[in-house]
Amino acid sequence: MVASLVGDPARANMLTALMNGRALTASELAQEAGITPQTASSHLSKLEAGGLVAPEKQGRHRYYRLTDDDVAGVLEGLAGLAARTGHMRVRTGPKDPALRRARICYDHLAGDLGVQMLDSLRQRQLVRQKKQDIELTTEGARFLAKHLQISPDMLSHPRRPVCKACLDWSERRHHLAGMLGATLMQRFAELKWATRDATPGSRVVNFTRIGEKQFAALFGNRRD
Amino acid sequence: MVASLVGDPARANMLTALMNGRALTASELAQEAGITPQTASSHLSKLEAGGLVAPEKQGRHRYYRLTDDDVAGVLEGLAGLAARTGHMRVRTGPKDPALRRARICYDHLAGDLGVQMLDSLRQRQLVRQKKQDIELTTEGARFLAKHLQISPDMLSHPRRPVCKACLDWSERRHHLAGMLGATLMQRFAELKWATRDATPGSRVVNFTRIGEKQFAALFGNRRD
DNA sequence: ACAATGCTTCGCCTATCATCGAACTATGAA
DNA sequence: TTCATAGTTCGATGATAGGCGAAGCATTGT
Repeated sequence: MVASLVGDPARANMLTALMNGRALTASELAQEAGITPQTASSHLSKLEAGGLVAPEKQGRHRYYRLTDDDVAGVLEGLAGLAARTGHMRVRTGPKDPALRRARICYDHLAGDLGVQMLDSLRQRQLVRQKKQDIELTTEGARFLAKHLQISPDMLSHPRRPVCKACLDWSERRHHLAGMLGATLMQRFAELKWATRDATPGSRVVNFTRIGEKQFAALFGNRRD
Repeated sequence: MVASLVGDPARANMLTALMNGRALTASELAQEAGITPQTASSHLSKLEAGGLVAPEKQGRHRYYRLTDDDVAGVLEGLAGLAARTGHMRVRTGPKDPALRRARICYDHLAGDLGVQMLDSLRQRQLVRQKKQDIELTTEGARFLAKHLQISPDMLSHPRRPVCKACLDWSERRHHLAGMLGATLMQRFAELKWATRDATPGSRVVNFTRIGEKQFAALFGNRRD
């Protein structure tokens, strides 16, 4: 039965991550779902057998996308039903509060603080939504140079976009990825505002007391 | 998550039974799903909490219906996805082959033979589909009188329709219910073609060798 | 060739949840 | 009242399947 495929929290997270239409690799989906690659592999083969996702081999990656719009439509419908009873959000993500608050997503900041940062950038018009993509405004560039010593040439990369929205696993909203996301995270580390957790493999990001304050000053929630 | 609610086979059977738009009681749904009332109760309260079904109290019955067309639509969508991969039919029904072949559904014949009978009646124009309902044709009445000594007045009842399609649990297709369905089953018993299984509470119907032959002669699959 | 990365397969463990028996409540009928 | 039926709640059980560690391909890069 198809519904049971969607019913599993881990698979639901994967499918949610694919709802934007882009294809993601198996490991990316594993990260989104907060599970190990082995488990993800198992889930993905089930989803594939159920016709919900379609794989596309490319080098040593396997990109998965939703098979077609029908699938996306049904998922939307399910989300709609879930939304109106407030019966979504089964709290499947990381139990660890620290992981929910701040963690590494590839090379950029994710979790509560990551989402908060993108919110702030958007709200202050430092970035602008352009269709599917996000781009840095001139004011945004000024802001980065002034407060974080980040120059535009540090953000140029042959293949990677400066900004990219990345669906946040625990928050289910977007945080900032792309070259800028990575550069910001790197700068936070350099400024000793935050460091990745010592335990190997951990994705938790620990903010120092000072770092947290500085971060809040730049990207804090403003209630204007 | 809503999908996990639909994902469970028993609940899926219940929802399938409700897809025709009519409301069914808790025990009817239990029968459709092939589970005990206790289990059904548990499932129904979950479905209700998830906003998929809405209860309606009436006397000492609780009638359940799909909350609205949105729910039905999503279920249709899921069925559609399932259909195209041939990934439905998880075969959850009764393990017992006898139960799959012939059993009592309330007071009429269900299972493989029940579905086969309705198929035959339809194919030979002895009954006619009229919107949601089924009605006996004049030829049908003749047929019943001639071969089974069933007269039209035996089928008239203040509240109960003569014919009714009942979704078959194991076959997932319709078999014949209503006054005619009940009368036929009763006649089969009188003619010693079939008897309900001796074990109390069992829904299995055992056909005698002769009964099976006669039944096949009247309602057998014809390959014309 | 070798190593590194992405992904899969295998096997075991564990938690979840469907299921049922038994007992209880509620409504209706005699 | 007493009985019968419809439905629920509770507790115990058991099977399903999600999860991860370890090891195994497969592809790319050096």
